[in-house]
Amino acid sequence: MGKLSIKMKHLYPSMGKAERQVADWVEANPGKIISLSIVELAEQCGCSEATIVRFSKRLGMSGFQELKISLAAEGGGTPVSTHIVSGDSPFQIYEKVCNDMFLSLEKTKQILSADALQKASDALCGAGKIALFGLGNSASIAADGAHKFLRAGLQAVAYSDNHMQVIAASHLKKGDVALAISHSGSSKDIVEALKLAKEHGATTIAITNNGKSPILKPADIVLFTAAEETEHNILGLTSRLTQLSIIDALYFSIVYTRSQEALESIAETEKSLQSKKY
Amino acid sequence: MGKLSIKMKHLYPSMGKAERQVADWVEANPGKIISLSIVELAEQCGCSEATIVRFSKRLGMSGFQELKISLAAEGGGTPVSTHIVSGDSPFQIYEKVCNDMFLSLEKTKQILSADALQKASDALCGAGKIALFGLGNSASIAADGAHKFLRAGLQAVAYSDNHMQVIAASHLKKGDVALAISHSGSSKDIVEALKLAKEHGATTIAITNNGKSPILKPADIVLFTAAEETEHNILGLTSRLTQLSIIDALYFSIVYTRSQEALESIAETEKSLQSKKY
DNA sequence: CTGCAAATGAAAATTATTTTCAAAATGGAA
DNA sequence: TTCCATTTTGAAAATAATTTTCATTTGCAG
Repeated sequence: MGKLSIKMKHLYPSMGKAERQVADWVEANPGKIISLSIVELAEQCGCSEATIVRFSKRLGMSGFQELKISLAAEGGGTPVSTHIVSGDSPFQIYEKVCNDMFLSLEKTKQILSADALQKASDALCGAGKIALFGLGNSASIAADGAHKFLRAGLQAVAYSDNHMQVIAASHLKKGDVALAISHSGSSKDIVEALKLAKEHGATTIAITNNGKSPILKPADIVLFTAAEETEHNILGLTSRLTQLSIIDALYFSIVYTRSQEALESIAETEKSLQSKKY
Repeated sequence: MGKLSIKMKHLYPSMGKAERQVADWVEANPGKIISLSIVELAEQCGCSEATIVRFSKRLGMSGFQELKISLAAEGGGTPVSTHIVSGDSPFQIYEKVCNDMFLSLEKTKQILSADALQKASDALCGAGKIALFGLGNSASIAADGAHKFLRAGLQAVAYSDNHMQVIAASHLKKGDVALAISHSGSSKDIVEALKLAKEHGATTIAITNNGKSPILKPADIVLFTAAEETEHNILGLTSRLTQLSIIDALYFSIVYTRSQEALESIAETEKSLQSKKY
């Protein structure tokens, strides 16, 4: 409920009959107003256009135009549809799939902790060995992450076999990093592997969508995704997408951090060489 | 980083000089536009009102009015940046990675043929066997597609080995479908496999980013992606993302077309995975 | 250079919004 | 109730904003 709704309620007693009709309609049809002209709205409310203008001015606006803008800015915006219905054309489905992706990324951006991301990046940059764990849908993300980190010059390996995960985890030690990816955060094997990694002294990072899952306990750093939980997200589409977006960001963070380090290292070397010169 | 900024960036190359001036001004003065009339904006941009209207329509709005409302709904609109620079925090990098994804998806939506998508969906729904071909980066997408189509109750197998691809292709027959995924569209082995599949009577589908590539010839149906070609797209991030979005849309098309059967199949699979969780 | 197609701006046409003003409703006092 | 003052309202005029049309310009391939 925006500021305008509150104002409307507050000023309701001071309105006349016609203006109240407007207030009622606006309250009953949130967001709909922004796509109507003053004439259409007047018709909807059963009053004259002049009344609409007066109503707008009562709310502190300069006119109807400004009211519409204000309402739109408050979030009465056009809702993006992600709901696929029987009868949608493949292209319509494509659009909705995209919308789903948009929303998930946007939402993830909202809840992702900048601090956790920074910590994860730091841990990875300074890591000895990096082990990535993922099963099922998340296995490909783990593999993708390993591939990228490797390219960035880190020692990263992905394990998508639960036996291998346990073995790899038990061989980690202080200074190493274990990165587990699990949408639900409750995949038994993954939680087990991360726990083991932590016990052996590795820094543990989890990428998960679930704020209340067993994986949070053994994780030093948690990166939350916010995949849209629509009825048709069973296969974890958006979940994978958001996981991927985080992996990518980490990859670039690593690349840019390390290049920075490399530059400093070069400068350092130069400086220490200065003393050797006249 | 609203959708409109992204769209604006995407459509910028297709604009004329005057329209670009509008785009530039809007980008440079985020949020300011909503308090201006079309006449004032035209003056600011040094163009005619007609150009403003054309600009609005290019962005998919019905006119200037709607553009203002949409911009207001987006909350002013910070300009989109995808250019990662040294010194960006991991979170800033994350935002830029997301923007890159947004842009690629938006662009793909623009160029993807609704007709081709429909045809592809139809072919897959009525297919006997489905063979998916991908190499390198695209291999994982092919595997993903096979996984989904399988879940939807279709007989799909992915081949990421060029020998196996040829063998599989030669075993296809009329009524079967071969789906090749290749960003460049010029991977010899993939083109060969698709050609072979076509020769054996299968319906052939290609997903590619390249409008002038050898893969177009043996393909009955072509689905174009439009991955952003930014300086940091070396690993084919966005290419994979857009391919994935198409696969997803196809998957849902199939699911909804064959709804009853497929939904049951999904439920069955889910049930059998439950035992793997806490 | 020439002709064509795309892009543009001026002005006309349309539409939306605001103001004005007279009529209708409201409400208190005789 | 009836009257008058006040408020509220809608019709229509006035204004402003937006959209469309169309002639002109621009850019470009042949």
